[in-house]
Amino acid sequence: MFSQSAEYALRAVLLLAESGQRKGGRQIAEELDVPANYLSKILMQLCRQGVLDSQKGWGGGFELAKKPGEIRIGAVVGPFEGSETPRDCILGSDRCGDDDPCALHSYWKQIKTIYEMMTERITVADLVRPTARR
Amino acid sequence: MFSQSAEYALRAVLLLAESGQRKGGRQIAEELDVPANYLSKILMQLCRQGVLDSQKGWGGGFELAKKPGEIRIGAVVGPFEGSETPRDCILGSDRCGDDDPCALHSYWKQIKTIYEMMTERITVADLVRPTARR
DNA sequence: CTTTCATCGGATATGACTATCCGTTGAGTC
DNA sequence: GACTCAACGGATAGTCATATCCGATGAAAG
Repeated sequence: MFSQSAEYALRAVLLLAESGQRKGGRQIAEELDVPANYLSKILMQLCRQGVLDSQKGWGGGFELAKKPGEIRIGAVVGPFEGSETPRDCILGSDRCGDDDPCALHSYWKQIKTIYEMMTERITVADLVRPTARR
Repeated sequence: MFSQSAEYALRAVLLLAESGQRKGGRQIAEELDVPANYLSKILMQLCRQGVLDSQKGWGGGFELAKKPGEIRIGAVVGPFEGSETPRDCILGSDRCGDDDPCALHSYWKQIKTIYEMMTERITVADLVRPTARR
């Protein structure tokens, strides 16, 4: 469901939220065991989206730009989802709609609803483990 | 969620179930408005999976290999999903499990459950419209 | 047997996503 | 100011899903 990039982004943001401090891109990649150079571009993208702040030079790195409770999951994974966001009908046709649903439509609508809950209601703060924070 | 190929496969099978008769690959592609040559390979794959039967030569084409009620949705879309099938954890890590779930885990598990219901419980017969059949 | 039709299936092209490499820039240390 | 560190960002390569083209094969019609 999430693209590889979106998954990396979410895990990186979670790591930063748990540590609560600035971390270098290379260190994040090592802790997550993901490609460093690839993750680098993802982190930069998150900076452009306003999710992260970056600091160059000695002692630099990335940190959350807002409080964890103000960062929705959708803001983290959204830039890496392209058009993978659930469509109206899983068959992508004009066959079914809310007024005249096919048998798959009801199932699909449930999935869409849960997905939207995940991306729009849940924040990074909700995902941080009690053992690490709060 | 479904790949493009899986969507084509499902729509083609639905079309065949509704018509109840053999149809040529080119005709199916035209009625669904999808690439004919691409769909051709999908239909062939469905034959190898035992979902469809094919007949070569004049008057040939594709038809369902079983009754619509005996064809689960998973059997149609499964061969085209690769590893897009929902994994245990949406983050793909060993961080969370049923015993120690993260906040996303519960949402993800719901989506997985509904998805499995769709692919394992629903059959082609359930999707055929009342207007066309039954 | 020749023609026609449609499945079969190899070869190839395209684009997006993923991934790697490396030079540049800016910031702090010495 | 020279050095070092780490974020920037362009260039490139591999992989996979998607898509197209076209010849080979098999079957029915004439």
